[in-house]
Amino acid sequence: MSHDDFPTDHPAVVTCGLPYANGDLHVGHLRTYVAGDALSRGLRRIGQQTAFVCGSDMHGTPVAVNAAEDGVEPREFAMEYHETYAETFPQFNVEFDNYGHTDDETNTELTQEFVRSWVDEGHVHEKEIEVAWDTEEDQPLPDRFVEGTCPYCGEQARGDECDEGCQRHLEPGDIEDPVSTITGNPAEYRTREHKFLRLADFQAYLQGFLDRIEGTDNAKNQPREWVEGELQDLCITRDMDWGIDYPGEDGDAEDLVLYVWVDAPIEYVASTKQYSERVGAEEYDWERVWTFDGERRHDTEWDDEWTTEGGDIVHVIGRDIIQHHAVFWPAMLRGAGYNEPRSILATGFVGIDGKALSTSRNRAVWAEEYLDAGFHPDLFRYYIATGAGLETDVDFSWDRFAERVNGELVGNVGNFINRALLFAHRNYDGTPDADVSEDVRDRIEETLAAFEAAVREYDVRTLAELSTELSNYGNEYIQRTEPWHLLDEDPEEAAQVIRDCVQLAKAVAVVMQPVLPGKAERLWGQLGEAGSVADVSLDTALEAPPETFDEPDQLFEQVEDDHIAELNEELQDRVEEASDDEDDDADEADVDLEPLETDRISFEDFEGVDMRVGEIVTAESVEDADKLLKLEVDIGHEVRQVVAGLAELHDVEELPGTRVILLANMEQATIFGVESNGMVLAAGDEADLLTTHEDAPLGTRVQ
RNA sequence: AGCGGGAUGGGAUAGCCAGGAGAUUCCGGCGGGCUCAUAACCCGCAGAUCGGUAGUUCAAAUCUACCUCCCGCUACCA
Repeated sequence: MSHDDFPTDHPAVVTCGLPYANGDLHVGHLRTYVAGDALSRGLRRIGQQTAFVCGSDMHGTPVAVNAAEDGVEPREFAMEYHETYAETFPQFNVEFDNYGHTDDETNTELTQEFVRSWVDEGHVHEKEIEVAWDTEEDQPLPDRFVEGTCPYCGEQARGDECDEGCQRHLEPGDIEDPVSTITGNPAEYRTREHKFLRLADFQAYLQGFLDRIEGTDNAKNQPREWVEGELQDLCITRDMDWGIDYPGEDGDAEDLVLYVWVDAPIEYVASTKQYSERVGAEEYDWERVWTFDGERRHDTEWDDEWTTEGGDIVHVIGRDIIQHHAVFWPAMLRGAGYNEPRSILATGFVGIDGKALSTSRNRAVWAEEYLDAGFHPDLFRYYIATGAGLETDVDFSWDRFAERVNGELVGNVGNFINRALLFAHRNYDGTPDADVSEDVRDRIEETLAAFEAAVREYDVRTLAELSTELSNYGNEYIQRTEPWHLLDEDPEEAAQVIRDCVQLAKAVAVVMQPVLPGKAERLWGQLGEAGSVADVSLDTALEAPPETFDEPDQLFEQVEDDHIAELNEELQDRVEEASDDEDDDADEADVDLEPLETDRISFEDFEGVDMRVGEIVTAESVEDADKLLKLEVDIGHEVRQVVAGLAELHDVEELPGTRVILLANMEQATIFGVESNGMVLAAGDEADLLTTHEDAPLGTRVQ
């Protein structure tokens, strides 16, 4: 079963992953929000009724922990970031129809409705689990309040995930040797009753869901593995105050709040609902999107079948939260009788100099920083949208930013608009009286078709490039026809050419609008058009522009080299600092190092170890063994035959002549049928061979 | 180790899902043109065995298998 092409006869909603309220926004976040914003504008442009919603993610232990450190209430702490986000997004022309937060009333009510629904349908059960407890503070330690050892891989783990080792999601009670992050004391486990959502109930459903989901490959492929394996119960409650209360009755679980990943995605629904309530259900009805025309469906046959009675839900997220959106979230929706997502678009990460952003090391380009530099938001939008495909990881670079802005927006688009409109204004006071030529009309229609196709394929990159391509065509057209000559030679032809160019300019305004909304609006004004370009349909690109308009001013301004050099230098300094930090860390604690042996040995014991300087004379591989080499090592007195596990790491041809250290009185052994009389010393898994740096004669004892 | 993503002229990228002349756009190099325009614009040239090996096919950048190398997941986090 496949989805209808956009525009569909149901409303759509585009959501962006909720920003978590404990840090500033950077270019990595913005990539996701720009993509979501451009897509929602594109959908609207092709006639799809669309809401674009988001909100701040307020709950969870990191906020509680950070608030406690700052000595403020979690709500106050989170609200501050929430307000910053709400102000920052519009500055990048990211305009949500509704921007709420997870701690508001709508979300609280809706979340509790979801949970009650799961309980009613029998998807929730209670289990006693061991919960880490801080004895000094006499309080439970949920998620990030506890650190310890991962039970699966033995690496350091914190809270609900094994972040240093195997990346597994950890359930409460899994962590071994727990330590409280509040007091630093060892924590003890106590038995508590918690609520669990039985994800296994949805296994068949989720497999079907993954077959029909649209979106980026990473979002479609990565969850498959999780859903094909056994789905563990998801613990949906936590022992803490900050969060939405578990909707228990008669004292049931009354001191529990819901896990942050329960109420966070429900904010997508809540935010849509708020929008719907604000504009009225006539204008936009949230229930036609998230439910089945107002109905919650719990029928079980639904597992294999599927229905298009709901609206089209499009999630734009970062690729770190694919699991939550492609596995937990659809199960949550299904359990509550709600509609499912149509598509999940997971954006790649933004890095700097080939490395991931590091907010704590300040190796990042911040939203604030970009705005302070004084660039128009649309320039960033264009750069980040065209730099690479949606799911590819990219590097942010001021140089490339300048290249694209100057080369494509200024030189190509801006210059075409300017020369076309200036020529038109000077010679005709506006749009010349002539019909658009067939070629130009065809070219515009082609672009409009490509626009529709790009939106349907969620291809923001192509969407962004359409305006450049059309301007490029315009520049060639002007050059080819040379209207400045035609003015005298063939005035009628000149009017025709300029008429075409003005039409092209108008078409550029219409197609550039999703990615460059601010600039499109301004161009719209330059064309003498009334109203907003955001409100017109695609076909408007083919309608005649106003007869008169004023002299245009420059749509895009050149980014100055000096300015870029400055920004580069600033960024480079920070990158270097961040790298230094990392090197320090590596020196201090290389996680791969084996612990030092604490048992000391006596000097006599050491004297019993006879190590000699030797030189490899011959090396050949041992039959049937992948890793083993048979070596002959000259240690002065004699030539020893030794078997060593070097085959995978060293080239057999290059070993002869290499000076090594041989443990000469190693007990004799026969390995793969070959006698071994010693041991070649090497460091680590890479078998870094020990050698001498001066010319100690062969057979010299190492002491 | 595991998982995901990637490797395409000098640099950055598109094309791959739905195989059909080796290829898109931007920057850079070389040569020319134009002068309406933001030292912009237009035309032409040079430059790549599409990471490697094998396979499927009439046909492979594209599909399959294996391999090599890079990046992320290691603190917050899109």
